[in-house]
Amino acid sequence: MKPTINAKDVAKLAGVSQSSVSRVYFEGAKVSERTRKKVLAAAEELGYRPNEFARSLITSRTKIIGLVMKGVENPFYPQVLTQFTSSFKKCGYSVLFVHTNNDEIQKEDVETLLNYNVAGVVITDATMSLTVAESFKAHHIPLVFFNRKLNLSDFYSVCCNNLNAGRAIAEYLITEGSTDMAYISGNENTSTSLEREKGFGEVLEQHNLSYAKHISDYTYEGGYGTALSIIESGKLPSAFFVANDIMAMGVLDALRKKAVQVPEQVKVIGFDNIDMASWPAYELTTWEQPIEKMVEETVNYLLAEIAEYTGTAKVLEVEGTFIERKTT
Amino acid sequence: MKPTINAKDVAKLAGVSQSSVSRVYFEGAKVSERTRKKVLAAAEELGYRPNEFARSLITSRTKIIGLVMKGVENPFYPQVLTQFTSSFKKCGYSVLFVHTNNDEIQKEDVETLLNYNVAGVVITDATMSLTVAESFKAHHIPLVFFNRKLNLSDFYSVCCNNLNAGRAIAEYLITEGSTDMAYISGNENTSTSLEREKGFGEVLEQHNLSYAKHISDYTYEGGYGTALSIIESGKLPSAFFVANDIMAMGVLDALRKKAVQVPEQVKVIGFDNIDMASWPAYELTTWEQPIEKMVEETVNYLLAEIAEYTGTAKVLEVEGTFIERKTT
DNA sequence: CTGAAAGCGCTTACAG
DNA sequence: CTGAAAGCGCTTACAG
Repeated sequence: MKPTINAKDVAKLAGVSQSSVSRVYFEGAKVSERTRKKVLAAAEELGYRPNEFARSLITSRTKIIGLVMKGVENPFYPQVLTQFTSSFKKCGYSVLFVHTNNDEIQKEDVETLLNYNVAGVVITDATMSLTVAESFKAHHIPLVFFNRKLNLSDFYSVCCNNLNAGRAIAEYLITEGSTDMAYISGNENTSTSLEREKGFGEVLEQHNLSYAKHISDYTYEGGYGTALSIIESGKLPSAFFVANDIMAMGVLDALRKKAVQVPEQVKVIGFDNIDMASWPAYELTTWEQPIEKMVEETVNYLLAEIAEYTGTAKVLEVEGTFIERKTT
Repeated sequence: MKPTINAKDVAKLAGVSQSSVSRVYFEGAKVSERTRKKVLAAAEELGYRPNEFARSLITSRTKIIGLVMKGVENPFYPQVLTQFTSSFKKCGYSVLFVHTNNDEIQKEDVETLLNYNVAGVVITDATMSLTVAESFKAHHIPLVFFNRKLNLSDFYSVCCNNLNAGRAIAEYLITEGSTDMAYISGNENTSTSLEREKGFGEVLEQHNLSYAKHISDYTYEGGYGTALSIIESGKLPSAFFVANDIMAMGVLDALRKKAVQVPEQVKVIGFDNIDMASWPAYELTTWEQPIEKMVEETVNYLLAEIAEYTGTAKVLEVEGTFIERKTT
């Protein structure tokens, strides 16, 4: 195996001290142009790359961000993942990927993140126990909950403004003449589903309208099954607000199966604006989550906290956009 | 900030040497049960966790696997990603996630992997230049190409047996009475698309049948557009073999749009068996890639190579399964 | 601006 | 089995 070559080797070849080599690779350190050139030439010749581990050991800082994801099966998340990865890459950070099936991030995953002394953590769609959260705080590791609000805690959280989205959707449907509507929820304990419903319900109430609520689970199968049983019960509303797109597709497929005309007999509105929403088979009216903006805000906050830890708690809500297609 | 506590602190509290603390956490090292207990108690009390960076620095080994993915937008890949993550987690490895848009993995990404001295690398759906590949070889970092064969090189590669799959699909369609068939390819330069076609074409030739070939790109939009233009040209075959499911869905939607009956007028077969293939809107007949098995083989190989580097080159092909649904 | 030296937190021969 | 000591490859005061 090619022996790993280190700063000392480069120093020798360049005829400078090891400290100087280090300075060339350490941002912010001062080196003369002359020295820099000699070092870079020698490094190039030897194929030198600074060892990240030695670096992290001495600075007790890393260029690694822990990204914890739940529910990667929703087509919304691959987008989120790639955007985070490329945003962080631009700033010189790498992504340690952690996948969890559980609603709450697990102890062993937290240990991994702590062992690698990650510079920051993004948690999408999951929550964590207070104990665990505190342990990040104790280490001054900044943390963002992405697309999830924690009720109990004082953490930074970046979401789409779900409340406003729910309101806007209600107003749109009312304007379009719907009077009996239904909400198909995601998992009941998620802040996203609750807030979308809250905004929706608020506006309906202002207009003295009520709505049926059907609890589902943010999956295609859930949307399909829920819609099917509604159709079979004979209580079809004139419009569905569905908590995410993938469920809305299930709903549309159930309606298609039962030959219910969309939007003539029933309107359907989703949430997320995933790629598939624009497919000719669906042409789903939906609410676009501004992923790019959300990711940007998350990254900015994390970088600022990495530079200087404050532990600021805040819920940052980014406004989304209504996308009208053919299901309304 | 909570000062990081190290092995020395634990040693002091436990009344043993720092070496002994280290031995407790180093697998394979010998410590008496008595010492172990004292150390673990002290560690628990202080909240000690060994520093991975110091560890990696001294052993020049890491517990990090670099996972390079291309084309995460295909619903096939989230599955692959989560399976890899959980498989590696079981063996104590963490995943450094790298996303690339380019067909060939880029220099900066390679640098990242080398800087972190990853224990092994999995590359899905992308290729790499020979230079880059050699640089992994020089460092004795084992590498697996997942779902991709490299023609030029001597690397380990884990794929579905695409050739056999193509053959089986051709045989099935012939048995079902199709005589004029079409192949809708993925990106032309990918081994997966080429081999699926090769197996397919081989069997047709044996039966003195030919097929039309339409070059597409592994995306929904590609499948949709390709099918649309075929329909409009009036040269509809009696069966389509489509190089992956997501394109096949585009094909089905195009057929639906043009009111072409499936499977009565035309049969459609996809590849991958992604979740959506079983959706009621599609019910796509397809070829299941044995992801679980493929991931397992990849992980096993990597672990073996990490334990003892041999640099074995091989193409491991795992057999898939035909899944018959309603599009044939 | 540059170099010699200390030290980050571990593992690992080497004695005992 | 255990401890003292060297050393992994860096960064960073400290002098000069």
